[in-house]
Amino acid sequence: MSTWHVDDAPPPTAVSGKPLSKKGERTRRRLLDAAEEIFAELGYHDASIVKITESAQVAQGTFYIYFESKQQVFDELVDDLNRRVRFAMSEGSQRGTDRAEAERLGFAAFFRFTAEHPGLYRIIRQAEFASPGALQRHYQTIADGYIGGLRQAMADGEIAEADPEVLAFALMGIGELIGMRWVLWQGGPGEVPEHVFEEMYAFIRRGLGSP
Amino acid sequence: MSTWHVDDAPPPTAVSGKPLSKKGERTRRRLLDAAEEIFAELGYHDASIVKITESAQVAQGTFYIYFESKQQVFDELVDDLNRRVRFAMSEGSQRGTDRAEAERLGFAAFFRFTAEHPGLYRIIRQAEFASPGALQRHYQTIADGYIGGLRQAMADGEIAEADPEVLAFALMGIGELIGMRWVLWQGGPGEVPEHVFEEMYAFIRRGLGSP
Amino acid sequence: MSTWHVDDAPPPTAVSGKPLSKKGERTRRRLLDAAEEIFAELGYHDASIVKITESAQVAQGTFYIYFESKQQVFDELVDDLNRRVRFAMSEGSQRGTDRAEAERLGFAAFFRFTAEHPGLYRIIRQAEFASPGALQRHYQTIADGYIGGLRQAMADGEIAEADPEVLAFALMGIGELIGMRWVLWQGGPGEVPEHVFEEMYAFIRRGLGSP
Amino acid sequence: MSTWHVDDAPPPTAVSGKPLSKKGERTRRRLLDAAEEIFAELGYHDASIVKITESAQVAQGTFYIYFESKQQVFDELVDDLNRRVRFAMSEGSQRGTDRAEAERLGFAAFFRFTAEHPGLYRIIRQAEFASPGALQRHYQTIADGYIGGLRQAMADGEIAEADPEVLAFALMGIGELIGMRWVLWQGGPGEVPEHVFEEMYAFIRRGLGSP
DNA sequence: AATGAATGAGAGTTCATTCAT
DNA sequence: TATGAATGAACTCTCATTCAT
Repeated sequence: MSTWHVDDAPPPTAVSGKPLSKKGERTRRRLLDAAEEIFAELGYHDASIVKITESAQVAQGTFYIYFESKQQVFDELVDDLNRRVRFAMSEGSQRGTDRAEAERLGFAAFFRFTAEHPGLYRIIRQAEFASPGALQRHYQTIADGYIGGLRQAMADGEIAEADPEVLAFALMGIGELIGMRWVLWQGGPGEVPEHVFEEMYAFIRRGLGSP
Repeated sequence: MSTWHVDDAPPPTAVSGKPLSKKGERTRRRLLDAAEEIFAELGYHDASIVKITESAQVAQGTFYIYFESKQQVFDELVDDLNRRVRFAMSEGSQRGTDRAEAERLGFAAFFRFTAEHPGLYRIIRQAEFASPGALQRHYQTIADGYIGGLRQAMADGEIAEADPEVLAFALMGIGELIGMRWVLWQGGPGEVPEHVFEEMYAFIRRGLGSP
Repeated sequence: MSTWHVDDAPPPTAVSGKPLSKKGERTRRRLLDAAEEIFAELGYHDASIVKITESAQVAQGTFYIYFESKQQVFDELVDDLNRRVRFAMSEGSQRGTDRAEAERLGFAAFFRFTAEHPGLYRIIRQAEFASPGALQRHYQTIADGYIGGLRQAMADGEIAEADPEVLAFALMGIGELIGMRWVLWQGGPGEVPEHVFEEMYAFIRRGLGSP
Repeated sequence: MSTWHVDDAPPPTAVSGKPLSKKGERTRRRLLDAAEEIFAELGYHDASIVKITESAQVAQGTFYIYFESKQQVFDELVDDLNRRVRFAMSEGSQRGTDRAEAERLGFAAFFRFTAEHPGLYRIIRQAEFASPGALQRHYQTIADGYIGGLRQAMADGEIAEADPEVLAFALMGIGELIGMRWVLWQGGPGEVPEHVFEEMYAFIRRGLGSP
């Protein structure tokens, strides 16, 4: 479909602003991973610093060497996840030899990502209350990626003319609920079943007016 | 599209199980309305019993005469809301003279409902963590409504053959994200703009393979 | 010396703003007394809510029904104490039959008060950091009481002409350090020894230029 | 008035007891200066080791090479300050050609010192809780300086007979509150206004019974 | 001599829930 | 039926101090 531009994450530092030693980097990483897991499992509010630090096997105070607050780790995780989703889709769609295949692979990458990281998906969905504005930012940046590709495809006559933003949000919505129904509700990691993907994809192709 | 079957809500009782007096019914209603407002505004966790009872102008203890716990009011609200959404869509689609119009009106009703009760929409989206299982139940009951109608339409040759569950979830996803983008993010109640609705609807019609 | 105007304290309420029941009033009183004792003994920072509530024999949470924060109880105590000091001095000086005697009795009242409530004295002295501005307010209101009396006395030719504010602060300083040396450092409640009071008083009388 | 005896400070060592290298001495000095500044600005409790070491531009651990604890630096600072106040007053009063002038200059020196180091003054006033006993020691050593001079003056018939300790504490109290009112409350360094000094000084002279 | 990552106890505060009245 | 005072566990966050490097 399109090549998303995915900028690099800023290098991690301590709260004090100092750069991190190898050891510090490892500890920060452990905390971030633990936070991801706990947030995904319990949700923002039921996740507690105690649980996160216990899971990371460090003392409570250690958390605050690397993160300003619970809120801030959450925001960082959402940003991170946003980058990873877009990167996955970008990577996926670049493998296609023509636009149709690229589009298909981009979608498949999105589902594979959701399937591999169901927790991240759960994190995003709670962002609305946990971090005002984060959710909107997340969807909008992904939409922007789609919009570029859709505009191209229209210009090239590959799909019918339409408001690309409406299409982009429609596509994301489809992906979101199909992912929720056939990945998350299955419990544990898994894949969207082949036939579900094909049916959904056919629906989208027809909807977009592809020949 | 289809006529959703919407069963009645069970009659309200006190926690003790006793039926309610007129006065008790009124108090319970006030609490439920207050809870809806506070949950929608602040989210499950930041909504507190104090805030709810203050808004309802009763004492804290009164809350526990009518509801078992914070959790339970929330669940009741989600159920309630689910019934109201389905009722609105059912009502809407019954007004149509043919299936195509019914379908269109059902969709419009959904958006009108979202636009008129943006807070409810926010309640649903947080249900995932606040009340495990509630979200799944919510989507599934709505999907079931769609599925019946879609099956009919396929049998009648009005739309292309496809797995109706996949289609149902795709349709809900589209509605959800379009509603979020063009109603919720606009702040305050409002309507999905005419042209957005038309573009989206055209996409869906094509996708479904309607002639 | 002069009659201080001492306004009444506002009636105590819960944090919510609601008036207190008899029981609530009692609990609030117990907490306030406990806070006074703990602050006096340990200082603002080493006093903790746990210690205060333990001393008052209530649960930690109960504290926050009656007080907004640790800071706020402290401020209330300082205000309270300020009122009580001024009231004691006002009462004392009103007993005198002529100005000289009134002045003497006012001073004596101040020392008696300090002697009876050594803890309060310790509370005031730490207010500088615990509650910015509180200390200044405290001294200034007491100074204002002195200033009125001194002005009268100058007009009546009973003491030499001088800047009454300078005199007021000088008098307070004398009272403060004499009180500290001969009451607080003695440990436990007690009285400024007779001869110390007389020597100090003679010094002040000469300083003021009383005949 | 009198010549205070001001003994030298003990030479600084590391916590381990070892004497310091030139570099070590410099680091220790930097920490001590930073501590003085931070304690003065924030008070004992809000001053943290992190802030002190940041201000001194050394690592946190470095602090504990030179000082046993937060408490101990504070004590050292109070001692230090005590020595400096007494030295300033001693220096000042030695410049006078007769006792009256010496006394006057000693006082003036005290105010100048306060005016130039308002922060130190703030440090002393919080010593009561931060370091039990330190405050008493501070006042007593200054009082001792006064007492010697006052005794002399009485013997020489220059001032009226009285308990010199009472007079000493009265004088310190006057200095303290005048300094607080006209230096500290003005914010930033400054001087006691000329006329305030004169009025206060006249009060003291009369009080002491100087001819 | 100096570093700075790590600790862990303890701080103030919130809030769902209970219960005597 | 309604009250609201009381509870206490759990929360996020701070900071003096230690110690391996």
